[in-house]
Amino acid sequence: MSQQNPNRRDIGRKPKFRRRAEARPDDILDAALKLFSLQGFMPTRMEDVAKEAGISKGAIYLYFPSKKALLEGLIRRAVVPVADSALEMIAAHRGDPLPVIRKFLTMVASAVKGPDGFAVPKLVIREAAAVPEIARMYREEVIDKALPAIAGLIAQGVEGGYIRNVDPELTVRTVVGPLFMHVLLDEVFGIRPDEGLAIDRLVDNHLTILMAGLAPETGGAR
Amino acid sequence: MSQQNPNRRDIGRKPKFRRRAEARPDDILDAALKLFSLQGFMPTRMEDVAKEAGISKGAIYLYFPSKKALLEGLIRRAVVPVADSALEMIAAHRGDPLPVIRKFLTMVASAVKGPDGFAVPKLVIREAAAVPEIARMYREEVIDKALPAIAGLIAQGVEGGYIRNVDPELTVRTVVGPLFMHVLLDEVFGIRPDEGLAIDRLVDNHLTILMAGLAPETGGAR
Amino acid sequence: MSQQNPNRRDIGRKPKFRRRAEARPDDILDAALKLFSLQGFMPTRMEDVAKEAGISKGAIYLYFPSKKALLEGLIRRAVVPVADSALEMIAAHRGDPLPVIRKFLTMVASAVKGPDGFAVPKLVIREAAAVPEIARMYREEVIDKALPAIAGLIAQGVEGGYIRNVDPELTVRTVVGPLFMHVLLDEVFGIRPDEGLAIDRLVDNHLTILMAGLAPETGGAR
Amino acid sequence: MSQQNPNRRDIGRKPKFRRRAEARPDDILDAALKLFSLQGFMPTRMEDVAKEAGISKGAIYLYFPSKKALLEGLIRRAVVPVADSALEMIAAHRGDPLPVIRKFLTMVASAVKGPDGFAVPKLVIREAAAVPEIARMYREEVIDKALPAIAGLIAQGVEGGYIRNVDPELTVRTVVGPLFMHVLLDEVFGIRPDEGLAIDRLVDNHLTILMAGLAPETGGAR
DNA sequence: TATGAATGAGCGTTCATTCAT
DNA sequence: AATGAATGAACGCTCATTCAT
Repeated sequence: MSQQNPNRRDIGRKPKFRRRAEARPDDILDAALKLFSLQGFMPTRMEDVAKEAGISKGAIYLYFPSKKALLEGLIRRAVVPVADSALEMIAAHRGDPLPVIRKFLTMVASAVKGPDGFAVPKLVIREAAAVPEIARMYREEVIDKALPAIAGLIAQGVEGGYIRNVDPELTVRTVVGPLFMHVLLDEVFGIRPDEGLAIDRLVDNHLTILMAGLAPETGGAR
Repeated sequence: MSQQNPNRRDIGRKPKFRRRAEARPDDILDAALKLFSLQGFMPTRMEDVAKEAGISKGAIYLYFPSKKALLEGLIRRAVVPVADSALEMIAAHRGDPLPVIRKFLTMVASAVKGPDGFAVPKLVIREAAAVPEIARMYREEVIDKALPAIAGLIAQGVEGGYIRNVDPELTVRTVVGPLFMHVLLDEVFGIRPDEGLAIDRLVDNHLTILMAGLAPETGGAR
Repeated sequence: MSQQNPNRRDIGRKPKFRRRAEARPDDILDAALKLFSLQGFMPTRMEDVAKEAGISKGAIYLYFPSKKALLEGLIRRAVVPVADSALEMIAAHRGDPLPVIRKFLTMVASAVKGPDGFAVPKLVIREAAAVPEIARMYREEVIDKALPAIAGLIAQGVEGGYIRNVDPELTVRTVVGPLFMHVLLDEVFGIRPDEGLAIDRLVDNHLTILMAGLAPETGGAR
Repeated sequence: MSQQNPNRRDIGRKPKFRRRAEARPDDILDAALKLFSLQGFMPTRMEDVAKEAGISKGAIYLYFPSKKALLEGLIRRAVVPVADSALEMIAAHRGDPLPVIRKFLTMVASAVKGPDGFAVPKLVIREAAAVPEIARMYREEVIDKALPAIAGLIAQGVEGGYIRNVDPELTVRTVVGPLFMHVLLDEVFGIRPDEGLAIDRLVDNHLTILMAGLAPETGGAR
């Protein structure tokens, strides 16, 4: 999570010095990400990707056996570090989970804000429904790890009296859903608040409600 | 070589298989919905739709001028009743909006529970990138009506002191996002709670948190 | 029914039949000219052209963006040399125009005599109604250059006293029409003089009448 | 030929008084002529013809077995009376043929001027190249009768010393070609003199040249 | 007779993938 | 390793023709 490569570009590349600068697969993925994000998966032609990557159509097939493999590679590349870093934090936690939830949502929000920092998840939101393999892969690599982690956190909080008596598995949807919907409205329908995407404000607003909503019923927490 | 291919159309006619005019546009839309939901818009061939509807390829074009029009017809059919009924309720309201929000979410939940209740929205999300008109249409017909209505409701509630001081436009995401995410997790990623889809329980759980979260500040939350 | 038709593209690839890049655009145009002349534009399938050219359907689109572009390419190829060479001769002229007219008709006649000499013009007439761009293109590139040139020549001759007082614009039809009709009768209706096409004799006979008909009035004709 | 119906509409119809006014085939041909003339044969759909004729698509097939038969019917209807009347005049002639030629061209010109009077020949000019049957039929019914008749006239004139020593069969092209080209330029390419179609002036101008050109070489004719 | 809903072969074009160089 | 010309299956849409009514 710390030294594990600040830019994700060089993951899984063996340093064999052949002719060129040696980052072909990643250049291709960069090009694919840009175009898939811009125009969607299906309308993007392999030739477009090749041109964007500055290589020939055929060269792509030296690294990726099919167009779908490109999308899968994209997700694999982006998904591994993200999931791990976030989940470590959650798994290590003890005590009142509300601050962690706050931290988690803030962390995700700041990831979303960065340029292309959230491009792949946004792509998944758009394309998962159309490309089942994507859905499966994203589910296995991200969702099946993240959701139970947060649910466990909430369950802990309920048991410890930090959180009102709610169903942890369902509450996860209340925790994450608003942020998810915010991004989806923007990505799919181009709908964003009047002042801009404003992810920070969205998270703030959501946290205000969430914290109050999750707080134990009686008086103050604990 | 001289008289080659004079009229490819006149050869080998097999006796046609005729049927009466009961394949109404609705039957075609049913077939289209089934296949689009199952395999997606682009991979579904017009001939598939025709076969599913029990008619010939050309017959579809008697009722719909293009494949895209089929998708649009699907949305229009699903969209009109939903939007109207829900929005009337909201528009007519005065006073504490929390009960209305509860009612709205319950209403949406029960609509989603029905067979194919979420098929069209999912289709819209799936295909929005590939067929932008679809996204625009759904946005104009549904989202641009529903979101402002709920936001207005919340704004009223804030002014009337029924609701904590929140940003109405952003709060809409907190209200609707969880339900939406619940359904999408199920439909796209195949993820549902251990006990089944349980939309009612999801709504209950969400409402518990939401009502507490939106209630005016009595003491100090957090 | 569940996994129906996931990817129709990946099944049953037979080893392709490859060929080197000698199928230049000209080969394609040759094939197209042959088939268009034989069967007409509309009844000729792109696949027919491809087969005739010894390449695949898709390869044609490497060189021509559409079927119409094929027809346009055909015309452009045939038209450029003809127009230029003939018109230069006319434009440079001063003095008695009758020898030039004689030369012009002889030149056109010899061009028409060659193999496929009239194929493109006939094609243009044939398809003008169905593909209006063709008519416009031929008009702009050939007719609108040639007719005014000859008309100007005649006008000059009238002014210089070399030619009887006739309307130049209409006289062009008398000059060119007979040759044109001769070829069209042959090509379209299969009608030719008993002794064969005999273009040279046609031109001779026509010139005899034309020269006498255009000569300035000495006594009283009629 | 006399009492046999002055307007060509009812040819070949048996007077069985069924439901309607009884001129269906001719109404259909009228509609077809209008549309074929306007947009060409191929782009005109059978349904267009039906609508124009005020009947249903299927009804056309009660009278004409195919689209091509429509075109053939059109030509057959128009061709028979025209050819006969013009050729009678020519066949009956003795003596100087130049006045007859003048009369013939004038007659054709006036036919061309009339509204739709020349629609079918114009259609043939456009479509003969694309629909071989049309070419054949028109050749047999019109051209093979007209050309030899005029050629015979010219041959007579040459023998009688009224006309310069020319090849009659080739001279026919000089006689008719200009008028033909005038119409073709207009029909196919939309090219007409600045003052309008001006057929009369075209014929006048052409006749001026033709008469002088055909006159015996020595002094004035006769 | 007449209708017009229905048919279905047909075709232009696209593009993921292959492979000779 | 790299190219890009070539392939060919696929699919949306048209329209002449048919036939149940």
